[in-house]
Amino acid sequence: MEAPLPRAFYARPTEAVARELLGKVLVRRKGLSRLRARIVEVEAYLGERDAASHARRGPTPRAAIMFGPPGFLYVYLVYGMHHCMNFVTEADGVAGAVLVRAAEPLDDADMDAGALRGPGKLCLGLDVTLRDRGTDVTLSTATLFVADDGAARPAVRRSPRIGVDYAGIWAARRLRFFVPHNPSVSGGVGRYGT
DNA sequence: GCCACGATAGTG
DNA sequence: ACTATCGTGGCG
Repeated sequence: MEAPLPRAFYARPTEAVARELLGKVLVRRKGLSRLRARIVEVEAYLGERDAASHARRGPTPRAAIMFGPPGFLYVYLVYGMHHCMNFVTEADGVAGAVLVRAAEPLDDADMDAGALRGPGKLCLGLDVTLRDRGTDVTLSTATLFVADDGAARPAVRRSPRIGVDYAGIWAARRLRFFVPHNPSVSGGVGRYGT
């Protein structure tokens, strides 16, 4: 079976982690079964200086986990209805996280290419909720983790992040990474789809 | 304590 | 373009 990526993978600059998460396999254990999906779209959220990051106001109760050790799951609720999942990056004490925005379902007949397209639907499809906050995704016992299945490194394209227009200069930074022409990548409101 | 406001997605 | 819906954090 595929082993979870080690903490060292996450303990690096957030942009590098984001880029390299593309093509990796998201593994979700659900009781006896497991759901696998290839990551095709992510966004990097840097530390306190990043005006689009939840870390911008310092280690508040919600964002404190972003300042903690890498390799943990940061889940939050947006618009009162959608969950978003992130992996904490950088060294302990340095804020950073990668938002997973879309994944391509692997060997699951019940899911079409769009089932995990967009951060909200991704969490819905994988049943990730606030209860999953703080999961250590480097443990072999984790119910959610990322693995490398040896697939070739995909092509990577980048664009500004989605839905952070309020962030001034940071809204323009190209911190979204995605696999071009992949049907599971979110349209990004049409502008930066492929 | 309050209250305005989203790292969204589906519909019109 | 509109809005459902609730946890978070700024403010007093």
